[in-house]
Amino acid sequence: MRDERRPTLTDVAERAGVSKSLVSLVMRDEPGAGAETRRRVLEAAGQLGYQPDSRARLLRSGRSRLLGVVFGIQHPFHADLVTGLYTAARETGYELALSAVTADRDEAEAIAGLLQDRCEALILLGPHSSAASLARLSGRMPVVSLARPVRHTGVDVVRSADAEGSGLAVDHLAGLGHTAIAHIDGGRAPGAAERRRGYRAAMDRHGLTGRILPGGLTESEGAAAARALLADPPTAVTVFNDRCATGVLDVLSRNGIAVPDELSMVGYDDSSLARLAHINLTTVAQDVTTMTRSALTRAIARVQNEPITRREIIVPPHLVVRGTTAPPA
Amino acid sequence: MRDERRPTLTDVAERAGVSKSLVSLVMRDEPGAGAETRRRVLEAAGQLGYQPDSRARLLRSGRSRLLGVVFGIQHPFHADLVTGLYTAARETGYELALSAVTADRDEAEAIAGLLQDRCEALILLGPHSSAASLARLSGRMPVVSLARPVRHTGVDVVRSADAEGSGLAVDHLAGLGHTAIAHIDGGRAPGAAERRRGYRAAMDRHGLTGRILPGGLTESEGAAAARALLADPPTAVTVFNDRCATGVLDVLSRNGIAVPDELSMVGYDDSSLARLAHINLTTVAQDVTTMTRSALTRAIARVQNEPITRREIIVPPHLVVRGTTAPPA
DNA sequence: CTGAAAGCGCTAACAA
DNA sequence: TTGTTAGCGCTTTCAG
Repeated sequence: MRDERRPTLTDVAERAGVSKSLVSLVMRDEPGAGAETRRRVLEAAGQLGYQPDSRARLLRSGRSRLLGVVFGIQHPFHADLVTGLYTAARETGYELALSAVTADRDEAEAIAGLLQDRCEALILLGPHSSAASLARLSGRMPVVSLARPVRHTGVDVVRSADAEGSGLAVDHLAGLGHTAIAHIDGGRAPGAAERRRGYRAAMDRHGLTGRILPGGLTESEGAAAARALLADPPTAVTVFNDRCATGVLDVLSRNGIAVPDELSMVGYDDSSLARLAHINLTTVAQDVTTMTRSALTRAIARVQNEPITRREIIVPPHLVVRGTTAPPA
Repeated sequence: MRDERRPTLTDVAERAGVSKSLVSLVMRDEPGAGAETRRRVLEAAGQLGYQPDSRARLLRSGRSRLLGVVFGIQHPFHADLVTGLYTAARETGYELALSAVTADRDEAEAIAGLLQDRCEALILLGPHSSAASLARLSGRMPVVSLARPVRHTGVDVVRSADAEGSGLAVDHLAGLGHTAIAHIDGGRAPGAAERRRGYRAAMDRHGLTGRILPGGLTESEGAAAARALLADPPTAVTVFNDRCATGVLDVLSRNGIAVPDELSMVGYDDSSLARLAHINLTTVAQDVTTMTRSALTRAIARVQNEPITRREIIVPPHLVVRGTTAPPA
């Protein structure tokens, strides 16, 4: 039963008693077919369970209408971004082709897979490739870097105003009365430099002395930083991202340091992690909806050769106050 | 510069001074071309930066050599499975097409996308669709359910021996001297029923009285269960999965209950979460490598119409002892 | 070992 | 409004 050939456009045409072109038009919802014909075609297609073959369709039309997305399968924030991209892709006429970076599959490999699928543009989530190789890639097709700045005029960038985001966190804590505010940074991770810079600037603005501890983007790096913090704890800390903050939280609670009573903490990303009731992390939210919509719009604009003015789209973040911040004791 | 047409097989043939068929053979590493010809073709292809168009190739050959994978983008364990699948797919001659289930994109939609791509088989990670709709699907193409049992003869299943896995956890705890061992379950999640059954059986075997608390597969469900536990804590607990266990851990440490000194805990999955230094969770490891390799092998076997004896492949789990279990105080 | 020719399923010109 | 025709880039017979 499984080996019956799939119905083709020709089958539908025969059954409906019309030509292939008519069927083609109807299936694509293009004008140029009479109401009665349209009905007959759809009926025939329905009876046969016809589904157009995208490969043939795209081969003929010379385009794939496919947007490649490279993401890190272990990154919770990338999960949020992919979710947003799928939503944004609805009704655009473009499909997403996902390609994951895993422990065993690097970015180059993930990109290579998409190239073979003839994607028309690439959206890379927090890409790690060098600016040079991204530049080379952008010579072949439009490339949008999402959530990581890239210093090359050929590559579009959509990202949060990370410096500003860090500033929001510091402002919030300073507003609560904190003066000893540390920052656990993200090392060389995408966005980390910006967030560090924003932290420093905001501390200066408030006339406070900053203190930056090396962190990273994973829980264990956060835990390590937290242990370093225990010797001489500040009253508040801003952390590179939520995942790292989770590690910090864990070490603090194991060492009997109450959050927020003894120590306030602000994360970054507003990932699903932060929203969990038992974590309930005050955090800087990247506007995922706007970011993903912008990335998609930009990719499509490039594909369609529309004129573009600003290469970088910078989306303002906002603070989400939850349960991990309070005035100092 | 971006608008140069991509080189085609014909371009390569012209440049190498041979016919299209030869180029085709050489590109596919098929026998039937002389060494010198082969060299010339590869040289020409290299110079032009030629990459075969998979659409055209597959259109012509009538097959897509594509295996569809449906996964939940918010599930850490699915991330591990996808990682394994990519690795297993190496050298098989098949490619993976990823389709994610998100908050805004359900399983049916994810599957529909893959159908249009003409995947030859589907691998569904912990699918939520009804047995009936999976059965219908399996009438069209081979379907492998990974990490969830499906009661239908048309659907292949690859999963852990979950009952046995729960047993391992209980045996370990009982071996340490625990007698008050509770289980926080996974409700209706894939595998939960099996794990519950295994827990009960093992408790019986040890002559112990069981206690099952409703949990779930997320951190917050774990946290809720943990709060229920606080009133009358056992000395040990086995938890449906690592993610849920993380939530439990968090509530315990916030309430000053030391793990493992006052309470031992065993998770399930050995997800990357469990391996984090600050969590360091004793857990039941599903053999991801074997599971993903089996799922892939099975899917390919079905595609190639090989005879198959056992519809279900059940992979034994094993215990990974880390830092959250110790003898009772 | 090599080449010529047919055609996968579809879309886009064009003609009717 | 409808049908006809010619390929998209590739693989696959089948001759040479």
